[in-house]
Amino acid sequence: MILQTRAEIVARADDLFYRQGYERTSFADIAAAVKISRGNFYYHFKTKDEILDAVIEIRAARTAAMLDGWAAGAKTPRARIVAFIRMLIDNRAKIMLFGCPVGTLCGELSKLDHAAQKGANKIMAQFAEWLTARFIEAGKRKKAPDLARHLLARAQGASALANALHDEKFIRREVAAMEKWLDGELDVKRKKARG
Amino acid sequence: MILQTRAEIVARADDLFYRQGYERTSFADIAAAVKISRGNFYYHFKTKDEILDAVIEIRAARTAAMLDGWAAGAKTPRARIVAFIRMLIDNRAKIMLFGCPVGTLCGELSKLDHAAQKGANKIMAQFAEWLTARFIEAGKRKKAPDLARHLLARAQGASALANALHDEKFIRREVAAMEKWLDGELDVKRKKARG
DNA sequence: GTCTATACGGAGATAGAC
DNA sequence: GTCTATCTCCGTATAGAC
Repeated sequence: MILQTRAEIVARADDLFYRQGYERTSFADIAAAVKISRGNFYYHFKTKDEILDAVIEIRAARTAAMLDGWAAGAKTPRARIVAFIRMLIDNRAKIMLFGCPVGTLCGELSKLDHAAQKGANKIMAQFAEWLTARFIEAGKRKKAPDLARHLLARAQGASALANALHDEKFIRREVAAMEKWLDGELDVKRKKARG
Repeated sequence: MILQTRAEIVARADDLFYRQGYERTSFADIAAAVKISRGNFYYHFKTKDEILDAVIEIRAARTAAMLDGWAAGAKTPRARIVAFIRMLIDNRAKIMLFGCPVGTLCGELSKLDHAAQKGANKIMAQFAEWLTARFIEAGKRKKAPDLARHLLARAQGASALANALHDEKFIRREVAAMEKWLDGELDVKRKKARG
């Protein structure tokens, strides 16, 4: 079936682009992962750039779904933002090996000066906009965009450094520091921890 | 002269690796920049990896010199750390186009699973160790390594996001926030600004 | 839809003239 | 030391059989 194979190609390419980078990943790599011939490839995608576009599209959709899930699954603005922060802990193993999927793709496409750069940066913006909405919910209307981008940068920095230093405890410390910062910004009185 | 050509190759490769990434930069690119033939190349370096090693070596030396300069040029621990933070402003144009030279190289080599990864990560560690020493100078012996890595992560995050969002004002806000954080950690009483 | 075979360019790398 | 010529491999991409 065409849709299954196409979806399989995108899924495998998505994974390989994350682990190896876009430039490094060849058609042969993807074909081997999907277990189809290189030739068959071109029935589904005319160029490598088209695969990248499809990967970015699916990543954007997955990101939107994840953000919706966090918004629906937590009851307070603070808890929703904490869900974002804790993503670093949930994904710590992969982050230490390959960095943040969003950040590293943006970085690579920036160097390649690739046409898909815009699409990748848009995923980064999805997070910024979602966080902005959460800070507005929390009553920080005026500072919301700045708070959102600040927190996003902290998460990016923690990912980058955890990847370079291979230090899991560092991720945990940064997550704790982000939550402490969050409580300060949201005027939350806390003694120990708070969900 | 051999040393001049070799040094020229390393300098051009250094620049191209920063702008385009290591993988993307070909011998032809470097040869064109140096204005020598591709063949001549192999008199100076046997493989592309050797050039990368040389580039990392020169970057490490340049970093050490820069850090020494900051340590010598500023009189207080705080002023030295501020010199580190302000590097983001000094290099903001390039950072917005190509990201942080250290962070992006570490990220790329991590994905390539390249042998030179260690060397690149060592440059990141140079910053961490230098900052640690400065926080110890400032009397924060116990927390120094954590404070150093936290600040380094903030700088990495600011670079990554400035690159993705192409927002110069964001860099300035992050730098101001880092300096405010620094004063809080060093127990500095401040009204406005302080060198 | 999927395959094999193949074209074609560009990559890293080598040989040998000057 | 620097050059030109060339090798080989691997990348993307195409043609056409099944």
